[in-house]
Amino acid sequence: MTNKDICMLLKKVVAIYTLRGENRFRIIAYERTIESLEKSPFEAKDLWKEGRLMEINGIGQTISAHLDELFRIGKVEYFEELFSHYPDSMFPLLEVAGLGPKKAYYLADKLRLKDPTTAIEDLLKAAYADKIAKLEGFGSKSQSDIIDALERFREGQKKEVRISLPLAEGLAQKIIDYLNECSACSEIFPLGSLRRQLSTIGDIDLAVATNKPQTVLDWFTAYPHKSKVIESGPAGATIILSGGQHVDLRVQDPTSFGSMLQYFTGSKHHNIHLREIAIKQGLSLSEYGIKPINKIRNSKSEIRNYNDKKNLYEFAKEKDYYRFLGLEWIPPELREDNGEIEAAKNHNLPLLIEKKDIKGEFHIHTSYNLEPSHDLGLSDLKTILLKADSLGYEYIGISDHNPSKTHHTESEIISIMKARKYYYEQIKASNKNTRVNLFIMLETDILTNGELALPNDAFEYIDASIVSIHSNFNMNKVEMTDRILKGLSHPKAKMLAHPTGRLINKRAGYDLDWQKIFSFCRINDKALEINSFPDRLDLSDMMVREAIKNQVKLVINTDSHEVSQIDLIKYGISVARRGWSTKADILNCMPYNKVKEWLKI
DNA sequence: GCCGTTTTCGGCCCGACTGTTTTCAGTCG
Repeated sequence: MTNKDICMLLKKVVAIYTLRGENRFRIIAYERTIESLEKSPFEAKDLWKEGRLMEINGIGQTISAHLDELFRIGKVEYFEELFSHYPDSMFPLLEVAGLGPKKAYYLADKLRLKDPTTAIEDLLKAAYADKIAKLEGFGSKSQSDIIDALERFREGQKKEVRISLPLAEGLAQKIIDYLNECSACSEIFPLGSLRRQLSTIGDIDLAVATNKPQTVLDWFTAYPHKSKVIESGPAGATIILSGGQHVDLRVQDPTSFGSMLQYFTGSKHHNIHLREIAIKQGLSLSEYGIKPINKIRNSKSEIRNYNDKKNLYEFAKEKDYYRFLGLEWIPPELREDNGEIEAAKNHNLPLLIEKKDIKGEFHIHTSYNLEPSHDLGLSDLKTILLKADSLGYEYIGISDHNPSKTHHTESEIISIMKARKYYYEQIKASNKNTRVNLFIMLETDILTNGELALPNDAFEYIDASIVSIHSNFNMNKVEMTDRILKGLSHPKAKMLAHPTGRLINKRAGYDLDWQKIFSFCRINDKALEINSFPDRLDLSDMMVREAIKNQVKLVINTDSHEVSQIDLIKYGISVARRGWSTKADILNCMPYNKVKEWLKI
């Protein structure tokens, strides 16, 4: 019973409550639990075993009792009773864009959809047979919209198509370039999850400051690479790109653009929390500005941005919007309602790490062929040193994969490692024009039994090692934790690369006993990697925050196999920022001498 | 159903857009 399973179950409860017109705050309570579970780096079942279920944001007495029953006997009687009154076939329909609980139920009921496994196909057949348009509350337009949505769903595009951050940035940039050709756009910003730098992006959100909203919207909806305009009104429009991604654009007057930035950056729960705080101050928040409730201007009326006509304080700058509420400006990466609002109020927001704080990195593969166990890099050391120099780095660590154990004897591996060290030293010595210092390292596999895939005598030829898992991912939590801790115990093993092994949208990654890992790393001076590669971004943002709470050092590496990938470090930095990292938390913000000391060289 | 630096009871965010409606319900962010 994983968090994902629980969320599926709770979503059914939400659908039924919505259908029944249940108290909306009860529904919101379930939605909050779902949101928390989806974001949580920990499995609820693990927390339950430790009696910590109620530590999850949004879980109180009632829901924790339900989950307790679920974990004990595999089902919740109360939920089962609830579900028994509704057709199973309505739930798959909820995944289709435009269908919510009421329509899904109504369609499943009226069209007598019986089998949940074929509900989508059955609904599509009914639509083509013109059966939907005849139903009360539906018409021919909604029928054809449903057909469109179902066809897209069949192509694998659910309500949520999440794409990688770099891909989303690329798509957004193309649209921004296109919008820039329209003279009515005075400012264009990517907002939403893009601005918050989430690891994966659902919709692409853009906002434009303009005095001619309709001109901008007409220009936007005429975007040549769209496949469809979903909606379009005076405040904004939504299109679907040919690849299936949704793009939302909002327009706003420049005098209120700060309010729009705040609103459209989200997250949803950050905004909800902010609005709750505002209500207590007698204020109501929206994308247009801040409105005094009961039309009474408050003592802050000396502020010049008050629009008498609209009874609204308007904000051109986002910073002023937060300040008006008595808060420091909150970096977008923190806006997840995880305590950032309280920190902004108490003036103890973390000073987040920035690109300029990075002084080097340790996980770069070169093209030097040491007949490795895994893939070789494509760029040579000289090229990499020049690149590092251009970035102003003080040092880099080269961490090729260890020589293959299956193709070499121990003594062969030792001579390979010796030759490699000599080769790198020669290259470094012949590159007098770079100031970049070199650490000769290795990415060493942790074998199934926890031993490192390098003979002990070969460690002499490296300064330090990154260790990682590249085989046998299916071990259970206890075994995998032991395996990793054993691997990390070697005195030269200083960093654990891509600690969970996850590949976004491809592989979930293995489970670890994090308390054990954290305390081992803290006590033995080992660092956990934030791998910047967009498919990995591992550790994840939430785990980064946990690691920091546990006083574990982190290191942001790129795992570059080609020189241009060194620039991907920006994505690792984003993860670190989302995990509340300051430069003090990150190993490669330390200057060369300190790093050398830390590596015990 | 949750929650507390105004509360253990009485609150709980704000708005846009669409289709099918004669004033609104459903869905979405």
